[in-house]
Order: sequence, then C-alpha cells, then structure tokens
Amino acid sequence: MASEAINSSQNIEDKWYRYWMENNYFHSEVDEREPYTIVIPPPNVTGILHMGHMLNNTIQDVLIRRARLQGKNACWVPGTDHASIATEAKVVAKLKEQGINKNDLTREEFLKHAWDWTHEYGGVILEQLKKLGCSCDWERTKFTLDAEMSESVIKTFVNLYNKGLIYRGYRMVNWDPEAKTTLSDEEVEYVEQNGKLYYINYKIEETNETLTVATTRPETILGDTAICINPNDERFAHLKGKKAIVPICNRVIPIIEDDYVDIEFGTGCLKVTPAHDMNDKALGDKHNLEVIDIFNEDATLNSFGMHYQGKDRFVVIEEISAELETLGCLQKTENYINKVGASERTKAVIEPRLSDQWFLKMEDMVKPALKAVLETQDIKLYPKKIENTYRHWLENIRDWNVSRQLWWGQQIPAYFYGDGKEDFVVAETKVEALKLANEKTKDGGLKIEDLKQDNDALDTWFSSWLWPISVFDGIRNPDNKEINYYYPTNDLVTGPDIIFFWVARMIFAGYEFRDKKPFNNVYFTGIVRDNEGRKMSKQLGNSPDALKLIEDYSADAVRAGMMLLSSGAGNDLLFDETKLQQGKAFKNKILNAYKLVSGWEVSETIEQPESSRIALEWYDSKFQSAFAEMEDHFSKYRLSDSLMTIYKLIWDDFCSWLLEMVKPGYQQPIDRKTFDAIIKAFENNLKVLHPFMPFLTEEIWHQISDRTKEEALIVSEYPSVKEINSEILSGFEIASEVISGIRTIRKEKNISFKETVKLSVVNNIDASTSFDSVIKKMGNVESLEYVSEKIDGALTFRVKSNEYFIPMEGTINIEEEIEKLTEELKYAEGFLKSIQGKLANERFVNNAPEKVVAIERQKEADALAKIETLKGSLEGLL
RNA sequence: GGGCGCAUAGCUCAGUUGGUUCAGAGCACCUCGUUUACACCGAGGGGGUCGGGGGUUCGAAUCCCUCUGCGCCCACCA
Repeated sequence: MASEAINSSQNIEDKWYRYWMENNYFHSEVDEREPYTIVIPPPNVTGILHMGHMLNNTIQDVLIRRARLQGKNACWVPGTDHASIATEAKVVAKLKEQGINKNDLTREEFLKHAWDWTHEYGGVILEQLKKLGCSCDWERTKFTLDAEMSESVIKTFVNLYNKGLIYRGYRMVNWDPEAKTTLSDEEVEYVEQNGKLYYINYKIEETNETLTVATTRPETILGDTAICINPNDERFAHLKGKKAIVPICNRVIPIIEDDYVDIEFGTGCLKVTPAHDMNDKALGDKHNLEVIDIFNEDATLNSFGMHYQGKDRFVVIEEISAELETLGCLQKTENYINKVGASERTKAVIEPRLSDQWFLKMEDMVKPALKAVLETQDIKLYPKKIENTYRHWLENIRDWNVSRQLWWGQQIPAYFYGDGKEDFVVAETKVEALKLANEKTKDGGLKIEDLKQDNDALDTWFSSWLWPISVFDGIRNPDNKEINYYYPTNDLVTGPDIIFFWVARMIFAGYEFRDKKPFNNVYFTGIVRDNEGRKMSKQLGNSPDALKLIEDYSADAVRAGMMLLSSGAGNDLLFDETKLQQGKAFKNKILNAYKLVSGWEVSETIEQPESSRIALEWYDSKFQSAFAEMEDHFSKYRLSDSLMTIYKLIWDDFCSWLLEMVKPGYQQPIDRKTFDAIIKAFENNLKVLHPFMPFLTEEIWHQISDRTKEEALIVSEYPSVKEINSEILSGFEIASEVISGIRTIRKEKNISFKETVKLSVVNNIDASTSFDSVIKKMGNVESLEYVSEKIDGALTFRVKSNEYFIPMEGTINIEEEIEKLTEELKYAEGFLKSIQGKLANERFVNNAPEKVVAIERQKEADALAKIETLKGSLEGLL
C-alpha cells in the first residue's frame, strides 16, 4: 500500500516533468515581456545532489516559478563548473588506482582522461535537479569549460593583461604540496594544531656564547639566512653586528635588527627563513638576505636538506629535533598551540612557497563593488548583516592569484619565447602571440615552435566570475540581444561560504566588463545541518541521501519540508525528517480536500444556501489578506513565512472552515453556484502553492477542471492583490468564536455533535448577523434567537460582552456556572484595574500619543461592559 | 588578537520605528472524539519572570550599560 502510493507519486511527478518539458514551458526567448533571470550557482560537474543543493535549488525554483506565474519572462540558466582542483584531484586519484602516474602523462593525455571522466559522471547532478522539479531552461545548459565559455575566459585574461591589471609576480603563495599547486588565500583554512615550540641554540661566531631562538619549525633551520633581534632589546645589544652559526649545516648568518621582532615572545630572537615564511620573506627583502628554498614541490627536502634530502617535512621535524638534541643544540621544547593553514580541498598543510604566479590587481575593482552594496544599495544582500563581512573583505583585499599549477582548466594564454623574466607575450591565440613576440623582440625571426605556452591553468573562479555574463555570451559578443535583455539578472541564490570566491568577484566582473551589476539581489542560504546542529559530512555519515528522500517523501513534500525548515535568509537550518513528514501530510491534506470536492454531485436546480454564500464571500477576503501577506513575505525573501501563510490558509481556512461551511448534507448534492466558486477558490490556492509544490498542484489543476482551453498551471495567471473586505473578516472572527464557544460547551457537557442545540443571544455589541446561518450550520444549532433578557436554566458563554445561552433540559449545575462566571469576572476586573491604573497616571495620559490613550479608553469601556454582563448573569443565578 | 552576530514555549523560529492585535507561529505534548475528504484527521488544552543584573522612560522582548553562554568571519606573532 505504502509503496504503491510512493510509486504513484513518483509517476505523477515524472509525468508532469515530461509534460512541462514537452511543452517547452521552461524555455525562455527574448521577447517584450519583463525578464526575470536567475543563473544557477554551477555545481561541480562531477558532483552529486546533496542537502545544500536541494535547499538552494528549491529556493531558486520557487522564485522562478512564481515569476513565471506573474507573467514575467522567466529564465533560469543551469550549468556546471569544471572545479579545477577538486576534479583534477579526483582524476589523479583514479589514475593512481589504475597504476598511472600523472607525471608520466603529457598534458594532452591527462586532459583526455579528465574529459572521459567528465563525460562519464558529468551532468548527473543536473538530472537529479530534474527530479526535484527544477524548471531550468535546459536548452541553455552551460559548462565552464565549453569552448565558448573558455574563449570568454581567455579573452578576459588578455583584456585585463592589456589593461595592465594582470601581472606576473615572484611571490610567496600558498602551496598545496599534495595537489602540487598554489591556492588563493580563500582556499586556505586555518586549523588549530597542537605543536611544539622548539628552543634552539645557535653559536655566536665571534664569541663562545650561544643564543637561543624559539621556533615551531626546526626543519627549516637549514634554510635560515639570518637571526633577527629587536634593536631596542638590551639583552642582545652586545650581539649587534655579530654573526651566528646555523647548527647542522654550520652556515654563518648575520644577526640583523628589526623592530618587527616582539621582545616579549619566545626568547626575543627570531630565525629568518625567507623561503618558507611570509614575514621572513618581507624581512629578507628589507635586509637583502639570501633566499634558500629547502623543499621540493611535494614538501620533501631537497639538496639543501643535506642528509635529510628526500624525506618529508613532518618526518624531518622529528629527526632533526633528535639530532639537535644530540648535538646539545636543543635547549627545550614547549607544547604550543598554533594555527596551521590547510588546503580546503586536500586538507594538506600549506607550505608558503616562492614562485612565479599571475596576479590580478584588485585595488580598482573593489571600488564600484563596495559602492553598489554599501552606498547606493544597487545590489541588496539578504540577510543584510552579511554586508559587514563583505565590506571587511573588500577593504582588506589582496591581489588575486589567478594561476594554478593544474592542467584541468583554461591554460594561461601567455607564451614564452626566451628565458628572461619578460620574455613572454599574452594573446588569445598562438598565431597572434607570434606576431606580438616578433614585434616585441623587433627581430621577426621567431617561429611558432619557438613559443612555449605557460603550463599553468587559471583558477576556476576566474571562469565562474564571468558566469552571469558569459552564459549570455556577453564577453565575446558584448552587444548581443540576449545579454542586453537578460542582464543584469534578478536574484542570485547561494551559500555564504562563497561570498568572496564567487559573489564579490561576479560583482567585480559585472562592473569591469559590463559597467553594470550582475544581479539585483543576493539571497544567502544557510548551511544545512543535522538536527543536533552539526554540519553534514561524509565522515559523520549524517547526511541523508537526497534522492532517497525524494523517493520516500516525493519531491513536493521534500521541497515543502525544506522550505518550512529554512527560517530566513542566512540562517542555518537543522534538518529534521519530521518536517518532510509535515510536507507529506500537507500534500495528503490537499489531496483529500480534492477528493471531497470532486465527489460532490452538483445540482443545477437547488438554491445556494445563505451559509454558503456568506462563507464564500468571507473566503474571498481571507484569501486576499493571506495573499497580500504572502507577497509581503516574498518581497522580503522570507520564503518560509510565505509558505507557512499558504499552509495555514489552505489547512485552516480552506479545509477546516470553508469546506465544512459549504459541505452539503450526507448524500445531498451541492448547488452549482457554490460548487463553481469552490473550484475557483481551489484553483487560486493551487496557483499560490504551485511554486512550492509544483507537481501536486499541476496534477490537481488538470483534474479539477476541463483544461481543453486553459493551459497548464505552470503558465497560468497568478492572482493579483485586491481590496480586502475587513468588515467581513472581523464579522467572521466573532462568528468563529461563537462556534468555538458552542463546541466548548458541547465538550464540557458531553453533548454529541449529532445532537442539535438551541442558541439565544443578548447582542450587547450589536454584532453582525451575517454569519448566523454559518453559526447554525457549524454549531449544529437548530434555532438562533436574539433576546433582550437573560435565559434561565441555560449554559452560557460570552464573546466580548455578548452573551450566549444554550438552554438545557434537566438541571443546570448552578455551582459550576457560578464558578465559571466568578472566574471570568475576576479576570475582567483585574484587567480593568490595570487599564484604569494606566489611565489614572497623568504622565501616561499627557505623554502617550492620543491614539494609544484612545485605545486604552476603548479597552476600559469594553471591560466595563463585560463586567456589567457578568455581574448581571451572576445575580440571575444567585 | 580584531570585527560581526545571536540568546523569546520541549524543538525551530516570528516579533518592523518602545504603546491596539505583545508575549506569538509551526512542530512536539496532553485530553476528548471511529461526525458520511482526510487518524498523514477533527475539536479543545497546557506551556515562556522574552539568558542574568543594572539603567533610561508614564510605559521595555524592543533603547543604553554590564556579565554569562554560543556562533560566524577576518588576522603573518616566530
């Protein structure tokens, strides 16, 4: 039974997805309508769908489907990212399994393997997005390594180089010894590590004394080229100008002075290793020190490592400290906690390393990007608090290292023709490069085979920062009609973890290449955590299988559950399967409502009952007010609140009230007028719910009404905000309280709902009688009378200062009634007292706004009236 | 070390400029109910001194100070 239901819901979802595709509803072409554009944050081409994707893409689909219903030309561009480091690492690992070493392959051979891998696993995730119901324009699917996309990237590089914004620099970069590539600062994460602080003795050349230096990295002493002291440190004043001897290698190095050294820390002496530390490099440059690189690219020691040559740095730490101890050079070690940079991808400890890299100047790019977000608000970030993070990063930005020592990516279009530092040209093609090279050398004798292209590839983000532009071919054909129409895009939905990698850089690119922002709004999703608040990870095994969830609960239920969970932009969400159950229950509720309505027999002859007429009129206003609320939530990107508004509207107002109010008696037909109005109301519900639960709503849409003329729900017309009849809403409020009062009495007195009751009202507040027919129906009231006198021998309840009586046969428990009345009276009097206290306070009356005082006076009057009523009733009983 | 943010019912969170509707929602929980769409249901109900302390004000969940406990981002102290 259960599996049957699951299969049928899968079948239905597949059926409608096919239907939408066959009718090309997801596809967008430039036309006269207002465009609404989203570009997908391209997932890794070889990735598989995880919870984060589900959240992120559900949000995008909700936005795009709503825009489509609003009659906008909705365009959601999908695609994948080549993810250079991650993908190359996977390919290298796979080759290794097959016994193939990357270094034994040529670039071309390796790329062949990488493409094979991509074709085998690539795009799986896009198929998974279809299961989720994502209405992307699949005809526009892009991959960041597609020929046109790569061409745009290369063109951009050349353009920036020619503008003088890209330069080549010998810099200290973050080196990942495992991937054997550099990483940008953003790709390095710092982790706390229990390490040791080693106190090492260096001999002074001129005297017999020793000097102690504290370091966390004893293995790098072989690369030491100076000892640094603070010039103001009197303890070491006598060492100025002297020289020290590095243990083991016995190199003689100068003792230099710089106030960079913290007198308080360690021993107040610092060993300087310019090749392996950013600060030491700076010191080295300042004091003209020799640079000795002791590492190979995999962080084993090279020939400068002497007898440690070929050994890994971590092995050497242990061995060298032992040797130092033997030599009597190790004074002591202390436990020390420090932060070590690690590669985000490979988790390898980063080694600072000097090398030739390509950099993009950031200084001018950040200016318009700062202005757009913080000054003009041209681009809005949700949640707003993230602007602080954005500002801080942009104001402290360093030049972007765009080169990676990888093959999987766009190869840097720099061509070398000699060994000199400046012997290169940058051009889009080799032919063009040759021309430039010959111009540059003024020689003309260079041949094409004399040019050697830079081995490095570009950082992945150097292609994805162009994404909103390049997917519309706006780099190669900057004036084409698509880019002019779809760009700037409307909303970007992404995670806060890539605000620097991607979001900020897209903003740079937007202003640099289009002189326009790339998007209007950025919605930052939270991180999906488990219900204990832990990040989902493979190691913990706490990440559910996304596709399994879709199978178990249906895509609609998963989408609704995810959206109910996500409280607001930027908030993490604690994943909990009970929310998916809630989504499924909601789906079931709607199906059952449909089952009820579709089972009604419609009569063309019977009149519409008054109760149905007024109920429908009420629902019309109720819908409008809920709709207005929803729209307001949408405008603030509070999608979860928007869904909750619809949830309550459908479950409580539509199902529990409206359908019950118009429901015909057992085996009775329903009148045509009411039936048609209910169908209309149902359809409106489906429209507003469709962005969240597309399959279910489309299914019912086609069943509920003849669709030979009207099209699919996905392209139907969204409701518009209309005026709300607030009088009818407040009238209903009172009526529902009356009904609730009757139900409470039935419950207290064990009166079955099948048994009718009589109701008499003393209408002190002159309440509207419009809903009397509804009260009768919903309360199973056989007669409703307005009376001026209290009824004896009746059960009573009050709504505001109105009194309601249900006469009872037999005796009423006077004691109980008195008790109930006394309690209500006590509460009312207490309430009155607090109001009167407020009003007696001159400072309140004088200082508070008139409106507030008036409200308090109204409360006082209401309370007095209620007390009057209660007292009257009590007297009648006593 | 610097910056930002959070703390409201058992859980996840709303609460816009201090004052109708300010103590709320959903879920969970409790009671009752085999009413002819639905027990994936219906009707009721309990539950919070709004993290602690102090202050401003006629009035504070809301503004200020302080303490405590979390979270995130940034940072080269060997």
